[in-house]
Parts: sequence; C-alpha cells; structure tokens
Amino acid sequence: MLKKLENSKEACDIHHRAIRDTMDILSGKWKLQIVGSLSLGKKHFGGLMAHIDGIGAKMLSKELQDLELNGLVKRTVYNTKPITVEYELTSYGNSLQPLVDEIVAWGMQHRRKLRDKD
Amino acid sequence: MLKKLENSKEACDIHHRAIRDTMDILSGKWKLQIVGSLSLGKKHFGGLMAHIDGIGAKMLSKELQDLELNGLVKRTVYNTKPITVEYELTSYGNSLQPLVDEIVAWGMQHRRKLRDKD
DNA sequence: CTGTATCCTGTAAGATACTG
DNA sequence: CAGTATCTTACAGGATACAG
Repeated sequence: MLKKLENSKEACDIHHRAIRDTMDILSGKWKLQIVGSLSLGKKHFGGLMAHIDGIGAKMLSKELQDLELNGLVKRTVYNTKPITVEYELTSYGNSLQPLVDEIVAWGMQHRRKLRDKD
Repeated sequence: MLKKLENSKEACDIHHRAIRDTMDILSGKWKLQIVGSLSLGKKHFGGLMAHIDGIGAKMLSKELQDLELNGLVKRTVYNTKPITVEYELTSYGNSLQPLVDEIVAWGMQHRRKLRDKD
C-alpha cells in the first residue's frame, strides 16, 4: 500500500502539531526577543533588561525560567559581590537561530514594504 | 566614520523591532496554523474549520480578517447557493513559507528529541 | 454554508513595593 | 545586582445562539 496523499489528514495534523509545539515554547510577548538577544552573546539579567526595551523584571525572570525549563537557556550564578547571573543560549537554544533569522528577515522586509508603499 | 559595532544598540533595536513586527502580524493561537493550512491550497471556510482542529467559527473569522487586512490572505465570495467563500494565500502570504517551514521543522525535531529522551 | 452577536472566563502581562 | 510577592487590568479566546 503506497503512501499516497502527502496532503492527507495525518500529514497535516503533524504539521499543525509541529507549529503548536514550537509556538507553545516561544509563546508570549518576550521569549523570541530574549532568544534573539542572547543569540548575540551571553548577558547578565540587568543587561537583558537594558537590551530588551519595555520588559519588566517580573516578565524577564519568568520567561527566562520557561526557556531554561525547555533547555534553551543556561543560567549560571557567579559568587561575585553582589552576585551576578549570566544567561546564555544552550546549543539547543542556538538551534532556533534559523527560525529567528527568518522572523527577523520577514519583519525587516515587511517594514520596508510598508514604508515604500506610503 | 566607519560603521563599526554591528552589535550596536541601533542594530539590535532593528532586530527586536523586526521580531515584534512579524509576531504582531502572526500573533494569537491560530494565525500560523491558518497560514500553514492555506499554504497547501485554497480552502472554504468550512474546510478550514475542519482542517484546523479545535478552532471555532468566531476565531477563524476574526483571524482571517486580520490576515486579509495585512494582505496575506485573499477572500473570494462565490454566488453559489448557498454562497461559498474561498480563502487563499496572496503572493505576499506565500512569502511566509520559509518562516513557516522553519517553525514546522523545529517543532518536528523537538518532538522527536523529546520522544527519544524518554 | 458563512459567518455575527453576546456573554463569560482565564490568563498574560504591567505597576509597585520589597528582599538577599 | 537579581530577582520575588502582590495586586490589578486588559484582552484573547471559548461557548452558545442566531442570521443572511
């Protein structure tokens, strides 16, 4: 029995599930921006706060915990005085780079398109 | 004056803004799934309802309007009896294909990774 | 078949104050 | 510096009923 119908219900469900899986992990207003920020290099909590315009301590803390839980971000505490904490992408977090790149690229061309139209 | 510092505040802001621009347009639980669905071919309203598991008429209608407003989806009404409506991606909507592909690919490998771990 | 109108709820997310 | 605790609010999104 040949595997016809790539456009079958089953194949589509797999696609939809994949979209949901990814977006669940990256859901919310800030996660992608955090990943984008960290893709440029490790940063302290305060550095992220300064780098990501508009985010508050509560949201940043919460989103970082989510990302850490999903293995995308690694958190390292240093016994400086006062303590500092460094956040960086794991190698798994870096696997999001192509995705982030596409999102950035599309957003940039979209803005260009809107500007040229006006 | 050379353009040093690609990692400058300005360059980063452009990235962050691009991410926000894209995600604003694709925000919500359903838009990406709708785009993914339509990327496989034009569909009727009912077809989309059946194809996208769990979505209700209200959300589907609202999200389609949003997508249409942003020029990603084209809506065509046919004077059949009763009327039918066809939705399809515009060429601009199709420009999201690489982005959707990345999201699908990441979601699939993520699910594979979780399965192999257990 | 293709929606809209209402009503209802949970939760994302902001503001503020506080702590080790 | 790096967060947590608490309070509040807006809005996304679901259920149901109805309409052209």
